[in-house]
Order: sequence, then structure tokens, then C-alpha cells
Amino acid sequence: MEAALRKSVHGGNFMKKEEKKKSDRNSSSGDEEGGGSHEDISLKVGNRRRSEEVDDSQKDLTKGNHQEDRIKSVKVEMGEVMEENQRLKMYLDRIMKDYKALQMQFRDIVQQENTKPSGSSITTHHQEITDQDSEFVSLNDQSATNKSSSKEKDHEEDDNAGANLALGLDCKFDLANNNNNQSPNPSPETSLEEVKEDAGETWPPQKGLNKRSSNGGGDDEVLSQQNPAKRARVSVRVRCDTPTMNDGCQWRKYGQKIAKGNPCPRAYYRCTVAPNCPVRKQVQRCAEDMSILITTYEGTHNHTLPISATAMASTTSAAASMLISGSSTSASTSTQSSSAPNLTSANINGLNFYLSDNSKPKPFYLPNSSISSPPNSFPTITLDLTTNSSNKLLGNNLMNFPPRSYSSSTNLSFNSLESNSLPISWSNGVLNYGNIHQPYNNKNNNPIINSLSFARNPNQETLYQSYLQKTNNILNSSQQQFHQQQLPQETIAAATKAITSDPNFQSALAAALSTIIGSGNNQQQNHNLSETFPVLSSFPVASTSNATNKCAPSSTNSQPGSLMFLSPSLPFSTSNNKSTSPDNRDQIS
DNA sequence: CGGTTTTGACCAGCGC
DNA sequence: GCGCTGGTCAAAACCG
Repeated sequence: MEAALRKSVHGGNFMKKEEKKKSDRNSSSGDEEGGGSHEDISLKVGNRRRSEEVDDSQKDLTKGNHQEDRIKSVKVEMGEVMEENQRLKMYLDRIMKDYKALQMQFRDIVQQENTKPSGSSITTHHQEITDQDSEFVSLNDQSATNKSSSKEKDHEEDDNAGANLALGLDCKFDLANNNNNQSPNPSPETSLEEVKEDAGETWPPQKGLNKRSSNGGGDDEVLSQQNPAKRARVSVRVRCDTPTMNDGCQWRKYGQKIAKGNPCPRAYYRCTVAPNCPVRKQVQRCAEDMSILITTYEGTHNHTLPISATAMASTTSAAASMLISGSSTSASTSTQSSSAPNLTSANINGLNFYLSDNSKPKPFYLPNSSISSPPNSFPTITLDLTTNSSNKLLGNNLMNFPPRSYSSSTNLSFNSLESNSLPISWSNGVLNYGNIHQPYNNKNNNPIINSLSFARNPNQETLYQSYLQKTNNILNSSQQQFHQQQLPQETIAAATKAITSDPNFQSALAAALSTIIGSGNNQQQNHNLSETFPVLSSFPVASTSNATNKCAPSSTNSQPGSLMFLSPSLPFSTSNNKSTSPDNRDQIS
């Protein structure tokens, strides 16, 4: 009975679909006869329609009529294809131009950084960018700052193999040194320490950490150096059904507590990648929406991060940097009225972060975030990755994300950059790295096979380094040519840093380009892309296939005439990153 | 057996 | 001072 019902329903649907298809076919063929242009029709739709046209044409042939119609339709079809071709070429040209311009700008920035005296205060926007850059480095890899030289020697091989490349700005510094052969400018170590002191970013358990001296002095020493007023937290909201998200790090649960106002327990984790790593995180389900996982990071890793962990670290570090720099900058912008929120800005890793009132532009890449400084608490920036923002890219503009606030805090919105900005799409708050779907396997803690889609293997790193050298040569020869492009300096600087300093961004670019070029034969496309953009060959170009990210439900439907990046994927997986899931036993109702 | 999780207890900050 | 709350500790339990 039930089966019969279902069958009938199915049949009904099928009939409806068939009818609709027919009507579509008729209407489309009518369009063809009208010779109308189909600017906004995507490849997919176009292909389907073309195949249907072929069917129609065959029917026509069987009737012995309309041979001319068929020729006509084929001509129209060819016209469409050519149009699409032109459009794609145009996109590719634009991307190429931007790409090269960004490379050039990046080189300029590197040179400027090399000649810039360290420790100066933020006075101009550009300098702000570079300062934030340093901050980003420090937040990501404090091994450079905290670890003694002996330890660095111990991990020299590891660093050479992966760390430098894994961490965006390390890569950048290497690039600067390799390419320019210039004397070590303010070494990363130097600038990093400054920034680190500035940020006060390592975990200083604000309350009662020192109360138990038996714990050992490792953390206490760190804690005593912290500036409690400047501890930043980065909260990441992710919609996922797994107990915790895999951000690439190893965590050990050390506590669980029922927090007020939330029936779900809050779990406390501590980073166990390094014995004395001060980084901790709290994981809690959102009370309003149990499907939302809120992960709050605090502190800075004092060790080299696994490649798989750099994405999340970059994201959170950038956000934390923004938060910290925002507060410091706002302190300096005393001309603003006290009633209105000060305009604060930062640029971390190529991301423009602005804290501003409503009258100010708010260029942001991240679709949803907010910053809050609740009384008696630490400044916290929240990255809301739960909403499915439009991934559309229209022309050169990045998308406008509507601000979304979920706390009584300063809202951050994301406006498009100026034209000529990178056509990189952020989806769900994080740069869309494509959609390589790795089966979860972290038992061996292998960063390569970890869930992050942009992990590289050593060979790719070698390729990348060789590419960097190549790139520099190309840049030298083409610098003049591209200097003629009058692109907004700040925009380019931001985008340049984003693309050059963070391999993740490069992977994203690869994914974006492969998506732009087409969704047909991905491997072929990626191969071609790699030829066009050698840097892309250094990274595992994120597949744009329709693999799904467990935590980021696919929200993309290719739309006609728009450049779409496929399924949003986070720079981390939401599957458990440990063989024994920390939260498997959570009493999350 | 070693690493991780669980869970009750402890402590400090804060508001009343 | 007292109670509440958040954060942490550490012994026991658990797991591969």
C-alpha cells in the first residue's frame, strides 16, 4: 500500500518532470529560433539544452523537415560556445593580470619590509599592513620566537621540510631572502617577539593558573609575561554534526563544565602537539542551534604547526591579530567621538579587517564575524561560519556579505574590495580551498592525509620553492610592464599578501581558477592551470568535484553567468582528529 | 602500558 | 561573607 503510494507519487513527479522538460525544451528552442543571446546561461544548462536541441533536431530530421532549422540551431549553438569561450578567456586574462600584478606588488612589499626599520608604530595604512603581517607570523609560528636556537636546530629538518612552507609568512620570508639575497632584515624572530609582546597572545589562564604550583613552571613563565589586558580569543562557529572539528592540531581534553545558559557542556582542550603549548580551546554546542559548534581558541602555539593545522591557525590568528590591533588602533584614533565605535582597521594576511561604525566602509573577506568585548572578559572575535553566504563573484568584485550579528558586539561586514581585487571566494567564512575530500584518518597524525585539503607533500614544497625563484625572475622582467597597472595600492597589497603569504590562499586560487575555467575535466583543467600558473602546480589543486564537506553543506548551485566556487569547505574538517574522539563521550544532548 | 577522557573537587573573580 | 560561575587540576577509568 505504502509502496504503491510512493510509486504513484514517484510516477507523478516523473510525469511532471517530463512535462516540464518538454516545455523547457520548447521554450529554449523558441529562443534559439529567435536567435536571442544567452549571456546568462551557464555551461551546464547550455550543454543540456544543446543535447536536447540535438534530440529535437533528430526528430525533425525524421520528419524530413527543418534541415535548415537544424543548421540554424547548430550555428546558434556554435555562437553560444564562442561567446562562452570569449567570456572565459576574458576571465582568464583578468585573473592572469591580477595574478601577475599581485606578484609584483608582493615583491615590492617584501623589498619594503626588508628596508623597513623594525619596531615602528603603525602610522600609515601600508605600514599597518606590514605590521599586521608580522603579527600574523608570530601568531602562527611562535617557534621562531619562543623556541631556543637549539630546538630550532633539532627541528631544522622538519622546518625545512614543512614548517616554512606550511606557514604562510615563513614562506614569505624565505622568499624574500631567497630571491633578493638581501641581508636579513628584521628577522622574523625579532619582529615576532615584538609583536608577541604586543599581542600578549599566548595562553595565560587569567584565573588561578598559578595557584597550583605543582603544575610545573613551563606555563607559569609564559603566563607571567602576558599582558592580561590584551588576550584575544577567537571563536569559530561552525555548523557541523560531529562532536568536534578537526583543525589539524592535537588536543587533549582536560575538563568539561556545564556553563550557565547552555545545557550543552563546555569542553576544555589543551594543545598536545608540544608539551608546553599554551594554546587551549573550548568547544561547546550552541544553545540555540545544537548543530552549531562553537570553538573558542585562546593562545598561540609555541611550536611548529602541522601543515594541516595552519589553516585554522591562520584564520584564528588573523582574527586575533585583527582584534588586538583593532584595540590598539582604536586607542590611537582619538579624534573620533567616544560615542561611536572607532574605526579600526587591520590587515592580516591580506585580509582587511575593519572595526567601524556604520558610516564607514567595512571591507571584509570573511562573510560573518563579530567582535565582542564583554565586560570582565577577553576580547573575542567570532567567526561565524554557519551561514551559507552567496559565493557568487560578479565581475571583479568580491561579494557583499551582509553583516550578521549574533551578539551585542561590533558588527563586521564584508564589502567588496575595489575593482581588480582577487576573485577569490570565501564561503562560510573561510577561504574556499576547493573540495578535496579526504577520508578521515588521523590515527597516525599524518598532516598530509589529514583532513585539510591543501596539505602539501615535500615534493610539492620543492616545486614551490623552485617556482618562487622562477617567479622572481619573471617578475624582474615584467615588473615594468605591470607597474603600468594603476591598481589601488592597498588593495593589491592586501590581496598580494593573501595570495603570496599563505599557501592556503594559493590553493584557494587554484581551486578558484580551476572552477572558473570550467568544471569539465578537472584534471585536465588543473594541469593547464598549472602550466599557466606554475605556483598552482606546487599545491594540490583543490578538486572542485562535488565531494561534500561534512561540516559545510554544499550550498553552491552554479548560476548562469557567474563565477562560482563549488562546495564550501572549511580549512579544517569537522571529523574527529583523534582516534579517540574527545567528544565522543560528551553528553551533548 | 601509555595516552586520553571523565569527573568531582578546588580555586579565584565577581556580584550582591 | 556568601553564593555563583568559569576555569583548572588530578585521580580514576577507559581504550587501543
